[in-house]
Amino acid sequence: MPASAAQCARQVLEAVPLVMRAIRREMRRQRKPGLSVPQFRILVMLNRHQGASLSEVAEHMGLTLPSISKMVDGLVVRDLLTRETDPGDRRRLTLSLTPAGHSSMQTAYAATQTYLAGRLETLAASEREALIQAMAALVDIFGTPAAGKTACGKK
Amino acid sequence: MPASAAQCARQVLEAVPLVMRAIRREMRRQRKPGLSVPQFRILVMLNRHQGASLSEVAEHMGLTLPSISKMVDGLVVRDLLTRETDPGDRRRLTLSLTPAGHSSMQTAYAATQTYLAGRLETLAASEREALIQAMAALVDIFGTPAAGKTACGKK
DNA sequence: TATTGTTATACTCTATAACTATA
DNA sequence: TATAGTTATAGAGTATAACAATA
Repeated sequence: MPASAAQCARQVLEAVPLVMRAIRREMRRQRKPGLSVPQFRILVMLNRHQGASLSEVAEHMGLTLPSISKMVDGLVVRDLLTRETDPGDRRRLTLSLTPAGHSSMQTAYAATQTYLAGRLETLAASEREALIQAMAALVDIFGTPAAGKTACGKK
Repeated sequence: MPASAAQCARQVLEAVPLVMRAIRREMRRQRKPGLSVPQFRILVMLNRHQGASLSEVAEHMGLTLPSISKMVDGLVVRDLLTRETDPGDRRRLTLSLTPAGHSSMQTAYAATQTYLAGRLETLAASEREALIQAMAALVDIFGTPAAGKTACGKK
């Protein structure tokens, strides 16, 4: 029994904030003010679900409506996405990437990914394998906010 | 050649923000206002380096002096740490955990670690192995802000 | 009445610029 | 002059509470 869930948790708790900080700094560092991580995530989400509503974005990101509303404001002002009323249900919004938004997202993604790849280059093949497997497992577990949200119960 | 650094980077970029969000929410969720992740990290750092100066904390966390100064303000007000002038060099501060600070840190750590362990419990043994190995590698790479900071060059 | 979003307000994190105090 | 910290200011991310509009 080599690794308990508790040990895994301790390791995750040590490593993840370090990596996150590096990602944040790298994204912010890019010219053209650059995107914050949450902004970037909104763009990525909209790229996968064109025309999503504000509620859907909030749900997907695990944030409140006012938070998303304000962030969307900023992205609309920067012409990275459009915010239109859904004709079928006038309460709902339809959010879509603009071409500029799509390109910003791609650029930010590529730059950050390149930066990370550079930092990860020293890893041995076996470590890369382990990393891929571990990240996939983490996405499985933490990628579904609706699942075991602890505080919100099972609805 | 199973996993390129680029693939690793993509996986990290997908997984890490998800996990980070979960950690943040869990820490914030704890009663007694609870600690933010940066506050928690300051307490952990001081636990390992009792009596560190503000500059040392800033260096260790990769943040600026004003940022740390303000966060320390809040922690001092909450009686989680003490801020004293170093008698040997009156410009320097000596930061130390109070008993309350130590206990807050322990509590936050235990609760978050328990939460994560619960989420990670479904992992197979091999996945846990991979996770441990991967996290250790990430700490190696991203745990030394002085190293390859990209923007700041080499010293 | 219930749902979707926005506005108002507040707090934390973070940075840069300008300052004070000590060395 | 150089170093350690603080203050002033600003902007992003986040939340809760109160509101408006639509269904």
